[in-house]
Amino acid sequence: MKPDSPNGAHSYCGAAREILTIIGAKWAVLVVSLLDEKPRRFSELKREIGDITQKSLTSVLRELEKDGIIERVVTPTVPPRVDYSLTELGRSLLVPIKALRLWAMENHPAVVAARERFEVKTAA
Amino acid sequence: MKPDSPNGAHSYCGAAREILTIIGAKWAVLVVSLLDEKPRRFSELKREIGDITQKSLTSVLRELEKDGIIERVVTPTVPPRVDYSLTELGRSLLVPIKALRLWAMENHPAVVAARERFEVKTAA
DNA sequence: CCGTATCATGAAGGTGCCGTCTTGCGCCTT
DNA sequence: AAGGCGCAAGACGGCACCTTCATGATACGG
Repeated sequence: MKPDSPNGAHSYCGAAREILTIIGAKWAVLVVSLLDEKPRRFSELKREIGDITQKSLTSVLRELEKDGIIERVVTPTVPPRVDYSLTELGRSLLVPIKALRLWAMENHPAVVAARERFEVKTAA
Repeated sequence: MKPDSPNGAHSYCGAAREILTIIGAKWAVLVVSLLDEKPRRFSELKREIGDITQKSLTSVLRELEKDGIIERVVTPTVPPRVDYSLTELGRSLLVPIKALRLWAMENHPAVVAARERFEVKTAA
C-alpha cells in the first residue's frame, strides 16, 4: 500500500492510513492473528496459511518486523530455525484488528446486500 | 485492494480483509470521517480534501456507495447538486475506524522508532 | 557423496489502484 | 453565440503489490 502525505485539517486520518499500510498487506491480519495464538516458526506459518508463497510470507514478516509488530529470532542450527512472535506493540495492534473483525462479521451480510441493491439499481 | 478467497481455519480474517478492501482505499477513511461530521456535497469534499482529483473522489464515493457505507442524493437542478451522507452502516463503521485512529496516534512514535532500529540493525 | 530440510533472495510478469488529461452534458450568465 | 459551473466517465500510464520460478547456503542422514 502506498504511503501518503498528511492531510492538513484531518492529519489523524494520515495516521490511520499509516496503520492501514501495515495491516492492509494481503496476509498481515492472518499472520498477526496466528502469532497471537502462539509464537510460530516460519514453516509452521507457511503450512497453516497454505495458500501463501515463501516469497510473500517472507515479505509480510519483514514488514511487520520492521514496524516493530513482530519479533524474529534466528536459531543458527542446521537447518536454520526462525521463530516469530508478537511484540508488545503487536499485541496492542490486536485491539483495532479485533474491532475490524467484529465489524466485518456483524456487517458482512449488510455489505453484500448493499452491493446487490447497487447492482440492481445501476442495471436500470 | 484486491479481494481474497476465505482461509479455512481463520475465515474471520477473510472477513477482516473484506473491510480492509473498503477502508483501505487511499481516501476512504478521510471521506468517511468528513461525512461523519456532516453530510457534504461533492464539491465540498473536493475542496476540503484538496489533494484529491475529481476522478479519484468519484471513485471512492462510488465504492462506498456500492458497499452501503454512504448515500448519494442527486438533486437534478442545473448545475446538478449531489449530496453524500453516511448511512447507518457507515456510522457503525466509525467504531473500527476510530479504534484504528486511536492506535495510530498512540503508537505512531513506537512504529517510527522500530523502523529506525531496524534500519540500524540491517545496515550492519 | 548426494539428496534433503529450512529459510531467504532475486528477476520477471500480471493486475489493480491512483493520478493526469480529456470529453461530455445541461442550462445559466454575459 | 460563447463560456462557465457542477458532476461524471473515458483512455492512458506509472507504480506498488503479489505470485511464480529459480537459486543459494548449510550440514545432517543415508
